[in-house]
Amino acid sequence: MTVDEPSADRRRAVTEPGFECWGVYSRDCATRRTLARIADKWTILIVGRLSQRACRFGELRRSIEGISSKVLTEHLRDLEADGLIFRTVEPTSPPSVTYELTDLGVSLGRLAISVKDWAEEHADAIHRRPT
Amino acid sequence: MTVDEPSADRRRAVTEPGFECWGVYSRDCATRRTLARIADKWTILIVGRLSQRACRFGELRRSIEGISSKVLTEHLRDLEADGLIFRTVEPTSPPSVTYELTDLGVSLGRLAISVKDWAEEHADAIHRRPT
DNA sequence: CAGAATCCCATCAGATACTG
DNA sequence: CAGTATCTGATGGGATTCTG
Repeated sequence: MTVDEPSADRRRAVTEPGFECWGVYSRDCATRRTLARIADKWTILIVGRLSQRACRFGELRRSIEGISSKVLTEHLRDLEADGLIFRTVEPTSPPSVTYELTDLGVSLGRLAISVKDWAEEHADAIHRRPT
Repeated sequence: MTVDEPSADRRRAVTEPGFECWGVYSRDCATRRTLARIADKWTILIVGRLSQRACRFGELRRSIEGISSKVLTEHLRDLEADGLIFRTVEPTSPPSVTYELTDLGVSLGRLAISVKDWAEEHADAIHRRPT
């Protein structure tokens, strides 16, 4: 909210009158990239899990059916770089690594749960032709 | 909510104890597919726009910077097939086509706005290394 | 256990051209 | 205006193998 306040001239970049232009609807705005990052199936699932409780890598992987180590690792790295989660390494043998949401992550977690809930509540209403 | 109620045995498909198994976390559950559909950048942007007001094709395309006719068309077709939007054709010349949210779409629209808002409010907090 | 490293392919999506 | 058609390059993501 105290973000990157849209300056008057950025608002004027303009596409359609009546629609704001700063923000996710602007092609090169940082907010568009942020949107692309969070509007992602795996991100929603991972953050949703972590908003239930902190998890270890293996727990996370097994609890999200169908995700591969590779994809999970990539997303965890991105989420970490974005300050949404943090990693704690227990230097035992074998090593134990725990992932946990940051405050920002908790905030996203609430959203992730909303998305998850919507999908589960409305999946039946969505009939897809069998391709 | 009256969806595809998780039967007792489906709950037991089990991955990690303590986590429910029916739903988006299950690999082949319909809810997972629904999640994948709505956890999509373009879908969020399109439904977000349409939740402001009904739009014509060209309006939509111009108001969502960077989307191509092809991608827009594909997403609109999918959203229509899923019962989230409906298409109205004015048989004028040149033709005028209007897209509008269904009730289900309006429901998704609220979610889309939440996602959009989150991205715009927190984009500054997300520092990405310049790749 | 928690990854890193490869290989490889299917799908997504951008650009371009054409049409009723 | 509202698309369709085609081509192609990027890349997301699965499978497999290996390691500290």
